[in-house]
Parts: sequence; C-alpha cells; structure tokens
Amino acid sequence: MTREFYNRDTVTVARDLLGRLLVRVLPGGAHLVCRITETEAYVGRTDKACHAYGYKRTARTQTLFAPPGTAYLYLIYGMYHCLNLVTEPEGEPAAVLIRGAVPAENEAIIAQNRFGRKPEELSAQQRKNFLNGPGKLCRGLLLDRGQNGLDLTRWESGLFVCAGQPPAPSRVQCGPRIGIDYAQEAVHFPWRFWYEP
DNA sequence: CTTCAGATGCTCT
DNA sequence: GAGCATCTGAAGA
Repeated sequence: MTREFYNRDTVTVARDLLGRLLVRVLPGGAHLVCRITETEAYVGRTDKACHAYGYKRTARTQTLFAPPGTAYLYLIYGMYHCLNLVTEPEGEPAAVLIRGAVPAENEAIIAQNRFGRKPEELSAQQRKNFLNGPGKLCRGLLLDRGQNGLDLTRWESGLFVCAGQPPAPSRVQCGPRIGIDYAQEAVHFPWRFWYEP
C-alpha cells in the first residue's frame, strides 16, 4: 500500500486494513504472509489510551510522530511485542494496532516460530489461537523492536501491507478496545474492528 | 467453556 | 517503584 493509504483518518485505516495481507520478508528471503483480521485505532490527539495522548513525546512515542506508513513496535509486559502502523499526516501521533491475523503463506515457518512445531503437528487449540493476538502475531512473524521505525512503503524494509481482499462491510464488527481499562472515557470508544475469516 | 496467577523488563514519574 | 495496547498452563464448571 502507498503512503496515501496510511495518510488518512486512523479509524478509517483500521477498518480498511481488514482482509489485507501483511508481509514480512526474513533476512534469508522467505516471505511470511498473513491476512489481517483484527485491528484497533489509537489517536494521540483525543485518545487517553494512546501512548502519545496529548502529543506526549518520549523516547518510545517518537515513532508515532513519524510519517504515515511507519512501523511502530514496542515491548509490552516485559516479554511480548505489539505491531502498529502509523497513520495520519506526519506530526499527528496516531497508529493502528494489528491485533490478529490468519496465516496465508509459509505457514510452516510461522508455526515453527510460534510453537516450534510443524503445522500438521498443531493441536486444534493451537490452530485456533495461531495469530489471534498482537503478541502472538509478532512471535509468529519474528517481529520485535528491531523493526521499529521501518518504512512500510520501501521495498528494502521487508515489511509491508498489500491489497488482499477486504471483507464485505456487513461482515465487519466493531466494539471497545482490549486492555485499556486505565483510559477513562476512551475505554468505550468503539475503535476495535474484526471479522471472522 | 471459564477464571486465575505468574512470567518479565522496559518506560515514565 | 508502579504499571503495562499480553500470553500460557493449570484447574474447575
């Protein structure tokens, strides 16, 4: 996707990312591909759940002020990582958290990263919980803070989103975001989007 | 299916 | 020092 795709209202981009293909090219050249099924919008201007609420600039939130189409990755709970895609014009700190996906290509490598097993060895429980959470997705695609700040519109980054096949609007559900109990009135913003693939 | 505790280290005050 | 945009395995309904 082009920079203009990301240079829009964050809630719009969050909805529009559903069904798109997230591609991670490993240093060895393998393409890990998954279809995005769940997203959340975070908007620094108005949203107490956003790390950069009120334009708060710190070492961590610096990336949120970067141009649209930049990857924002951070460590959470000491052991997991979250992948976000920066949106809106440069200087407006906002991003979409990628919360869930289903594997689309090179499932064997993703399964190895995620569970240390081959796809055919996975239990039903493991198949169901493959990439259905931000930390699980980063584990499966080998993403960590090493990818923070990457430009998703440059080929060399090895991390990008392509068109895929968005679901029919009637299949898209929305509701409050997960894990932001501290965010006061923003707790209820219906900025989480998902669909059953 | 559900709840629950524990892991673990960075970030910001 | 407190809290965190999470996940797992164990135990119970």
